[in-house]
Parts: sequence; C-alpha cells; structure tokens
Amino acid sequence: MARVGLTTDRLVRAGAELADEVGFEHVTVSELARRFDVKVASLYSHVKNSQDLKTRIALFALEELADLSADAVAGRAGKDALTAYADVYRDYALTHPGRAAATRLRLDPETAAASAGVRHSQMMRAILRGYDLPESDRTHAVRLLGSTFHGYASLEGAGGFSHSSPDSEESWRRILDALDTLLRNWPTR
Amino acid sequence: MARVGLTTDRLVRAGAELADEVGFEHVTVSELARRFDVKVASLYSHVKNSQDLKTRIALFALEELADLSADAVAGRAGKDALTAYADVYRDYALTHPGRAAATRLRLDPETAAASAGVRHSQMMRAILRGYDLPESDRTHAVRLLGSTFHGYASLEGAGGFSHSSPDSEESWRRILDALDTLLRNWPTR
DNA sequence: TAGTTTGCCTAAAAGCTTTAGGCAAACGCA
DNA sequence: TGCGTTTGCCTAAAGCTTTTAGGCAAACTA
Repeated sequence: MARVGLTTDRLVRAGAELADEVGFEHVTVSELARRFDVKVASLYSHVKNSQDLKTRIALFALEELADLSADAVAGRAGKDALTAYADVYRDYALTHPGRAAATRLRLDPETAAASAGVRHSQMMRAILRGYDLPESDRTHAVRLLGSTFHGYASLEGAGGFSHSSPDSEESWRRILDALDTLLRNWPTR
Repeated sequence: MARVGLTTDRLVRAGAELADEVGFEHVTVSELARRFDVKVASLYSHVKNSQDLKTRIALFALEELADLSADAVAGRAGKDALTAYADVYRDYALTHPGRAAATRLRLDPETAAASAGVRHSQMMRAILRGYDLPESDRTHAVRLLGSTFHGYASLEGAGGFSHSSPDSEESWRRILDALDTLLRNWPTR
C-alpha cells in the first residue's frame, strides 16, 4: 500500500493536463485516479466531488492565465498592452484548450468573486487607461473586450475558423486592430 | 405496451426543452426517457447515442435561431439589421439558455458545413453589405461579430454580468453602438 | 385477415460517482 | 527508539447512465 502522495494541488494540476488532452468536459474522477494508479475512492479525501474538482481546475486556470497576462501587460500601454493581453489569452486557449474551456465554467457568484476573474477585469480596466474613455463607459468596454476574446477563443477552439481562408491568425490581428480603432473612437451618447 | 409515438424529431424537441431547463450539459438519454415515461433502451431506436442526441439538439437550435434571425433581419439594413440580428441572438440565449449552449457544441467539420451555421455566416455577410467594407475584410468582420455575440451571450448566460452595475441591457446597447461605429470606421491596412 | 414491419420492452454488461468503514504507513512525542 | 495518533489509500457496495442484444405485440400492408 505504498502512498502515492496525493494532494488537492497535484490532483488539480493533473486534472488541468487531463483537460487539455481529452477536453474539459471529459475530465473524470475515475480517469484521474487511473493516472495516479490509485483507486477512485482515494481521490475523495482530497476533492469533495466531481464538480468540486472541475471548479478547482477552473480556478487554477484563471489564476495561471492571470499571472501570464499580468506579466505580458507589465510595462506596456495602449494598443501594445491590449494586444499583449489578448495574445496571451489566445495563446493560452490554443496551447491549453482544456484549461481555457475550464475558465468558461459557470461559477457561483461567491466563488467567482473570490477568483482570479476579478484580476482579469482589473487588467482590462488598466489597459483602458491608455484610451480616452469616460469612466462610465469603461465597464461596457471591458465587457466588449471580454466577450470578444472569450468568443473568439471559444469559436476558434471549436474549429470554427479552421480550414477556411483567410486564416485565423490574420483575422485575429485584424480584429485587434479594429478593437484598438474602436477604443480610440469610442462613441459616447 | 401502449406506444407513445416516439420519433427522432419529438426526442430532439423535448431534448431542447430539457436543455433549457437543466442546462445542455445535463441533458441525458435517461432523463429524456423518463419524461416520455418510456424505458431508456427505447430511445436508441431513434437516436444513435447520447452524442448523436446532443448533436441533433445543436442542429435544431441553430436552425431555429437562423429562422428567427432571418425573419428579424428581413427588410432591414445597416445598423437596423445589425441590431435586429444581434437582439434575436441575445434574446434567444436568454430565453433558451440550453439551446444557446447547444449552438456552441463542437461539431465535426462535415456536420458543421451542413448545418444552419452557414446561414448565420451568410446573414452576417448580408448585414455587412450595409457597411462599406472591402470584400477581403468581410470575413474578418463576420468573425468579430460572431465572436462578440457568442462571447457576450455565453458570459451573460454564465452570470458574468449579473448583480453588477451597469446592467447588462445597457452594456449590450452600448456594445452594439460601438460595433456599428467600428464597422463604419473599419480600419484597412 | 395473414404477414410483415417496427416500436417499446426486458435483460445485462460496463463505466462513473459517491459513501462507509478498515488497515497500515507516516508522523509526533516521550 | 518505541508508542499512540493521524491520515492516506484500500475494499465494498449502492445507485445512476450508457449501450447492445434479443423478444413480443401493436400497427401497417396487402
């Protein structure tokens, strides 16, 4: 009965890798147990249940992505900051599709409020400081950016843009140009 | 052994309703059988398997939404057409969250190509005729609109904008204004 | 009305989730 | 070092979902 050394943290990290391999929706307690060569019931000491595991993977991914973004955005402003943030987002979604899908998991309000999701909004708000938006419009702009990045990564990940020209990379660049233009010509009421 | 009169079509419609009630990811062949007061195995004459059921629900929702959109867009142009299309999209997502989630299901390329998804792209292309975009940029713009609508509906459905001001309705209107502005000032290379 | 089709059934196997209770490894302290 | 406690992983078991195979009777079809 050698002990493998399970911890919640190790399970969550392995769960994130599993998600990238098989898709977040196919992450299963059983499969995770198999990977640790351990009986399923053993995981239940470290994780409340399947939902809990998925939530933890989502929180982990949000955090990891926030760290990467913060790094990329540091020292940049304006369009430079916008594209740095956006590119990190998209790259993350491409290299870690399962984790990216996890960041789209519906979290209950308290969990969401305590998540790295708020760091993401704060970063977007900070990026908007490089543009001349009235304070009252910042939230709208944050929501627009969030929706677009989210949506693009999601559609691209679902294969929506593959095998059709022009290629996705080009659309992405043009969309970032467009969003930059938009923020510099933001329509006020 | 009274016959209930199952058909693939009835199953798909009931599946769509079920999705709206419990969430698309919780749609299950078992639950559907329960609702028809029929044994689970009976459904397998009408539907290949669970994945097949979900795919059919997705195709149904895409079709239904395309019909609604076509109706809304008919006879409109420019911003009028843009907002009509977008509003139908968002309303659908709010009133039919499960079906809307279904439209985000990853379809394999052939299935996607034969789906009403292509009607959606065509409608967006048609809407863009009201704006003065170079032909070569239309695809980029379609992808931007698709991403933004998709992303907004997804985040709003996940509760991302609820319980925080300004309310979602206002952001949505402002985002449509912004997209309209953007399309009228589309940055070319 | 007889024959055929087919819709729904029973049976059963296999996989995932979750809880309860047990044994032994690892830790903490004298 | 040895003893007691903690705790990590195990076995067992129940309940649910998926999926396949084979059967009977209801509903078309001639």
